[in-house]
Amino acid sequence: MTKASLNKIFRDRYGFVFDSSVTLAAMKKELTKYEHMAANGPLLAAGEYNVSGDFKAITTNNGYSFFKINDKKMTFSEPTGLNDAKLKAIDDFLYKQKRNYVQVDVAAARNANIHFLKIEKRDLRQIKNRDANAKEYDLFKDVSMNEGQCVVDVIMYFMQKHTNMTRAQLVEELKSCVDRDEDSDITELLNVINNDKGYSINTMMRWVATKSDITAYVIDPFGNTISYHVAKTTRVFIACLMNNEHLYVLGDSQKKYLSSQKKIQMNELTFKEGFEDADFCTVQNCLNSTKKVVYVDVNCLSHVINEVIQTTNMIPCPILTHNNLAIKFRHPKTNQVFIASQDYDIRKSICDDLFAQTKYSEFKWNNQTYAQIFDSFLAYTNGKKIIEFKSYYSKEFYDILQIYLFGGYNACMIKGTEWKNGKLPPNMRTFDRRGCYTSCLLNNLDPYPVFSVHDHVERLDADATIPIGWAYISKDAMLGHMKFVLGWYPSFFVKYLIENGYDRTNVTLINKSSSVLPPKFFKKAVKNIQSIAVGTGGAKRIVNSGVGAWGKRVNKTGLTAVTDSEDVALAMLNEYPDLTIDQYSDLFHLNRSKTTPIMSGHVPLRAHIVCMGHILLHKMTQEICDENTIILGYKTDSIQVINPRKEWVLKGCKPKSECAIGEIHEEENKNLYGLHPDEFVGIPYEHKKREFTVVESGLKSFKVDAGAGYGKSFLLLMLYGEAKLLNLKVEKLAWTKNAANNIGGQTL
DNA sequence: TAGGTAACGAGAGCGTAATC
DNA sequence: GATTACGCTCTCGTTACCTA
Repeated sequence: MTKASLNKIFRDRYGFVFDSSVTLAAMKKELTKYEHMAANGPLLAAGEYNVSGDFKAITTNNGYSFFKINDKKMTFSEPTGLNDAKLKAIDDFLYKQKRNYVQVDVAAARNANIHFLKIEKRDLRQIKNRDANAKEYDLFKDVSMNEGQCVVDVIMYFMQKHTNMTRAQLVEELKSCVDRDEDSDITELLNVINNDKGYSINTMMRWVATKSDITAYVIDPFGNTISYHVAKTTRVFIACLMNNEHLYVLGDSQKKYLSSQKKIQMNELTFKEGFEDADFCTVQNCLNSTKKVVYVDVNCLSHVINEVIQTTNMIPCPILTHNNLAIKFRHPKTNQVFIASQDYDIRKSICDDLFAQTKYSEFKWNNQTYAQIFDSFLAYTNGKKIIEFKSYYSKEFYDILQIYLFGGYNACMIKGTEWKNGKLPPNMRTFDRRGCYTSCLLNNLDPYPVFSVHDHVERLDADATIPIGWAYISKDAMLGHMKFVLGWYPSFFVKYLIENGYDRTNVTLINKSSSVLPPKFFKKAVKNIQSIAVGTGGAKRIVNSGVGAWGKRVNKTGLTAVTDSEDVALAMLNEYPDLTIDQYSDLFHLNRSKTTPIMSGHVPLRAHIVCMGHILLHKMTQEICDENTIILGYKTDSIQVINPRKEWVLKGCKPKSECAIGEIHEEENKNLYGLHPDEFVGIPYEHKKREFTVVESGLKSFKVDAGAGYGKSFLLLMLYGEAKLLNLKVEKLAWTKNAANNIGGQTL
């Protein structure tokens, strides 16, 4: 087809011709597009359009369109200029196109909470934690001597202690136990036919059943029983762990627990802190250490574990985790226990100093975290009771804490990115407040609210005084140039907003605290921290971490098992609904983490301090800025400006080292980041509660995360209906019967 | 001109570093 | 310890260029 013939077609059908500079390929492409339009209605111009809900349509300039279905509705809001008829045409077109391009292979619901899983190859997460009450777990012995014959090897390992059975005898007996009709293990059958000696767990268990005095347990990588047989009188106890298409032998210490609990005891074998044969290493040299216990200056041992697997070809099992961090494991060859312990040497020297000065037992070195040292200071100053004086939250208030997070006030007052990424105005000045959290704790005059489960959200009358607790502001508030989006804030902060012009009638709800903690408790403890030497920067680390820890809302604990077998990984996925899999090169890391909400704690302390920080920042703005000042940004406790107030410049600033806690000084380090306050968006309380998020989306699979009652089942039904409407083949599947029943589907 | 490949760029995800 | 922003890296899709 030549240019001339194409131009003829265009002139005849569409009333125009192309310029000679347009290539033949481009003309063909255009023809395809126009033919497509003639057959299917108008095509969108290249670009991306937002439609209602999460539905997204993307057209490319080669005439193809791709779609993501997240919502049933498909009304366009962009681009402008489309009239109803065009919208209707596009709408119809989308429906048609979706039939052509959308493929929903299998919508697999993994459990009752509707959790679409997408397993991707990605590196292990770097994880954090320094809470390390060291625990030890048994090493699983590898007794394999012959390739592919671990069943025989394991049985012989246990039998040799009690009987004179020969290997040849055992193999003969095992061979007779192979189920040739039903056994699905074809490899095993072939092995037997070829007179090889590889046998499956099933065969082993059938063999055990023929004996009157042998008890056998086989456990999975997480230590739970896969298969077991208990003899009437046990003379031989076979216990082994299956992983990597291989069997590992369990030690005697695990057997007793295994027979009573149907699982092995992974967390109970502890040893005392302060173990003499211990070493502290960096992550680079930890594997060279010869000590029995190795503390590693790293928050997560994942990389060490991978190094161990690479060098030894053995996999430690299991690996203890906390907050999804691999914190402890035992070296499979050397038996050394590795414990993640960041800043070990710094914390140790602080504790040693403190114990020498105070003789207070809580300061005795026990691998404490900074946060624990802070708590010890509180106990040292006020008695232990203050640590136990906790808030207990109602479910409602716990939700508020989860939804309305508190962080320092960060904002870039200039829209766009011109002054970000290292490019800064040359005359920008940064003023910072030294030791912000510390000064807040020292200077606070408002009592800290302490909640009980009986404190619920109540309506607040327009003329009532605001009691101590947390209040809800139903419209955004401004403090000078700082914008605070609608949400829940401590009462003292809301009062400050009102004093600075916020409309009191917008404060509509209150969660009143039933008791309070006097400010002096923390003031005294912080003074103590300052007066007792804790090394360079020690006080700051202790106070900041301590305040952070008082904001803790969930506990996360878990286990990680590593396997090189995809079959084992999938089997475990089937077995444990809460399992996530990370693939690291050819290894599968199976993570089981359990998040437990902490319904008691001290969260209001942290939020209180953060809000005090907001007020200090507002006061700092008033102090430093006048009508000539241009505010560039805010950063928790600092402000970036051009042309600060003249008298402030004349007065000058003391260097940071000479400043007292809470004093303002000029900061050398300058940077600028954050959103413009106009871009801060708050979501009303009533709406936020009902929101759910689509975490991963794509044509083939995606994952929906949301709490109970957030509408996951509804979404699934919508999707199902949508797919049916499009004549797609779709099944609702789940791993377990209960889960399948919940969604009206079938088991896999 | 067709087919293949390198280069490029946008976007997303994740890890790191920094704040207190 | 909680939170945030930045930037690196990977992926995917498009474009530019080279060769037969």
